[in-house]
Amino acid sequence: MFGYTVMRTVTQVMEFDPTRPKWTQIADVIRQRIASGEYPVNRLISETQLEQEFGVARGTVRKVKTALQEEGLIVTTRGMGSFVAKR
Amino acid sequence: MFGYTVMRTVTQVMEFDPTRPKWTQIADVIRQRIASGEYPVNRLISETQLEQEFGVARGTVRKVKTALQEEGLIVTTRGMGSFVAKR
DNA sequence: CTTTATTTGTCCGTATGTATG
DNA sequence: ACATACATACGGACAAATAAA
Repeated sequence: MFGYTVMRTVTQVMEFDPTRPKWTQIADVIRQRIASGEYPVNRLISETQLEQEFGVARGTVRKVKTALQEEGLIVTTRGMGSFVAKR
Repeated sequence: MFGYTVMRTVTQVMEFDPTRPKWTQIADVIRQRIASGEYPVNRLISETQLEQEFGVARGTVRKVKTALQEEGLIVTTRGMGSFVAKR
């Protein structure tokens, strides 16, 4: 008896490989999420969200986004955000 | 004679401690105002108002608000504003 | 119903300073 | 010297939600 429930808050933090730039590793993760369907078409990918999730600065996030834009994986509209592109 | 009245407009500007980020100092002020009751529950705290009062850019104000939101001190709704939360 | 104003959300570009590899 | 990365800060633009006229 005296059963109880422990609410454990696990903050999932990305493990970075110190031998490669963070922005390339984050880009890899996003690519994988798009490929797997975890991020469906038109899903919003916002800068602040990425900053918080990966615990990096804006400049780093923007590097990720620039790369994904050039690959055509995301489409960005000012005032709206960045979204997973249709393939 | 020839008495007259001078209307002197004194613009009260916050004095910032250059050794600490502006946004933390502004957040301190807001927290204090909420605690003291100067900002009662449901009082609107708008971004433009804070910009003008403290003479800072919007991004700085938004950082303050993000912090206060995470602390549960204010509740924000797009199109309406940020309000002092019920405790 | 339409228009306007207010307010927040998001993105863009830039800049300074610090620190590390 | 250079690239990466963080933190702070400014100012601007456009989009979307809400409320008021």
